[in-house]
Amino acid sequence: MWVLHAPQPFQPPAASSSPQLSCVARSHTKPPLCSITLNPAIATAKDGANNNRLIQSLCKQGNLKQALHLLSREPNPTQHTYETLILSCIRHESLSHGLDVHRHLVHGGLDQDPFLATKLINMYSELDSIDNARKVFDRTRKRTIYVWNALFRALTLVGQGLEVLSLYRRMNELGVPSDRFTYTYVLKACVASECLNSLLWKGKEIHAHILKHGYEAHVHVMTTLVDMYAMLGCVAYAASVFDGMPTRNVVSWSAMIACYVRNERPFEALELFREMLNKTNDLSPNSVTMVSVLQACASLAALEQGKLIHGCILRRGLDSILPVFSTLVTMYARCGKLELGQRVFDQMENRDVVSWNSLISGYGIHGYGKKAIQIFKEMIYHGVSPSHISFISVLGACSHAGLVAEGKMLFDSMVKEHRIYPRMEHYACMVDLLGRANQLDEAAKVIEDMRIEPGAEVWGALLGSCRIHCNVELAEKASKRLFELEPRNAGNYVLLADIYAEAQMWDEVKRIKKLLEAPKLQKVPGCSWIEVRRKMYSFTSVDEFNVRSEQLHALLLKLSTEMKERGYVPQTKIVLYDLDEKEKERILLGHSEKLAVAFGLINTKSGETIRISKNLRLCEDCHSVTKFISKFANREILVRDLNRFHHFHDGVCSCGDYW
DNA sequence: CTAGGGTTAG
Repeated sequence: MWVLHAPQPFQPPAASSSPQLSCVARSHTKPPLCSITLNPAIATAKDGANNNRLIQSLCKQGNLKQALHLLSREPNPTQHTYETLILSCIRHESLSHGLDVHRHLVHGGLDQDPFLATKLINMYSELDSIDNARKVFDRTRKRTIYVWNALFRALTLVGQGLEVLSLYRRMNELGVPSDRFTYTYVLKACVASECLNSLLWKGKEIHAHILKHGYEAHVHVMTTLVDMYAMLGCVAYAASVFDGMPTRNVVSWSAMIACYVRNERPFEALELFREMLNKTNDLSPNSVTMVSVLQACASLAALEQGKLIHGCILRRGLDSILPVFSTLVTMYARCGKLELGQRVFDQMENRDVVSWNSLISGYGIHGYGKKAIQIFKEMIYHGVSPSHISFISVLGACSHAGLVAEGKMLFDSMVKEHRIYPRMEHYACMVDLLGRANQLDEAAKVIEDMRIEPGAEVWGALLGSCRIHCNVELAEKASKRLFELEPRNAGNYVLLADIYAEAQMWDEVKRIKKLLEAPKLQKVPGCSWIEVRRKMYSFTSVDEFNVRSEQLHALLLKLSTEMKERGYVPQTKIVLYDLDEKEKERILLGHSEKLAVAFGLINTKSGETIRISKNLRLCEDCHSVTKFISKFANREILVRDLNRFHHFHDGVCSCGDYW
């Protein structure tokens, strides 16, 4: 066995502004500490036991300052006294007093007590002072599992997963056995790390340790394992761990449901929820479960399902919980029922910034930019400070509505008025806003002037705008960077090919299509959903119609002929295959969205609104066809694409052909 | 003395 680097003697700093321990002030305001003049009777008390009791009771009363004063006169503070003091510092969020207590501990020689070292690490972790937590750990000679775990927890919380894993390795080499808590922390560390990928192998290794040490039936550990795989995108692994659990509780079920939602498999999320209700009698879903289930409904635009869940939430009395409320607002907005979202919002007794953000983004995706800005201002008026997500929401709303000047002003106000520094997403919003409005040079300038290294999001936004306005030159520049940053994202290649096709540069189209054949590319197939009588039906685009889609094809063909007589021109230029016009038209008719619309026309009553959601941006041909259909079939058609809602009515779309 | 799932955006 080898020894860790020798603990250095701890030197208590002399002045209160400590050079040894880094004292970083917390951003939020601390509760005021009482400063009552010390009662001389207490100050001179000689009885140690009495003093200890007094210090503890002063802490309980929240009089930390006086407690510390008394501590300096007490030669023999007990472990319990120190514990009380440390907890009190956490409660008051007072790092400077925490440092004082620490200094006293060192002075009295009690800092080597592993129990108190654990408490100190927790304290520094709570007070956002990870460096001090680490120093305590380094100087503690007798490291119980509690001491290790406390540091693991602290490091995981600040995202230093790699450090946790390297310490975990050392711990194993030293022969210190892990316990159930250790496993939960190190599993979390595989997710909470500076490096985003490649920790899966480490997680699997820990998984093996867990099985080897007989924790395969431990609910907490196994649930954490499910969650780790979920966070790393390994749905199959998560499911197999979940399936193998001998006992499960609400948390395990919720973790697995959340796993499906997070990894864009909402159907499976809803299915598992149903299974949970049917298979388990003794446990019932709670607010956390409901949030995930609502998210699944939202992502599918499954309005009827969502309403059922809403009823379920009301019956179970989970409706006063803020996150549930916010998710309900989002669910209704994303299912195309903005007015119901607004109604839920109006009923909320208290609202936090997340509730406001839900509503703002709701108006945004429906194209009501001005309204979104108005709600943003209302939020501030109500004393709620915007978060960085508020800005993503409101800037996105400006973008959908083409409110360039307003968006610029809001962007400027971020730093000036709210001290929120733009992140990648904000820059992407601005590039999108300007680019969509055909101010491509300005959009490119935003990228040039960025204070951080431009990532895929901003280049992607620029390329998307080049697609709309057919700017080959800028598109080539953007895609060059984009291909370096995300070489496996097929969507980017398709965008560029679209642009070349629009510009009739067929050789270039061919060249890009060659690149698209690379097997490693991640292609997202176009997919649309429609809910009919509480059942979801999904459609993927087809190049050839088969027996099942025959009826839909016939209807679409008939509609197409009628529409052509009234001025519809198929946008065959977006078909990237080298085929004749007739063939291209056939391919256009096979787009998943048209299939879903046709299915909706056949399977819903004549006055009923057709609601469709799809996973990609709506193509121009589908957009134009849906406009026609809304007029000639006299139907309201609501389509949610990747970015926003299109509300088709009487031949017009709410996006104003700006999307 | 410590532990597991969820809220808003794109």
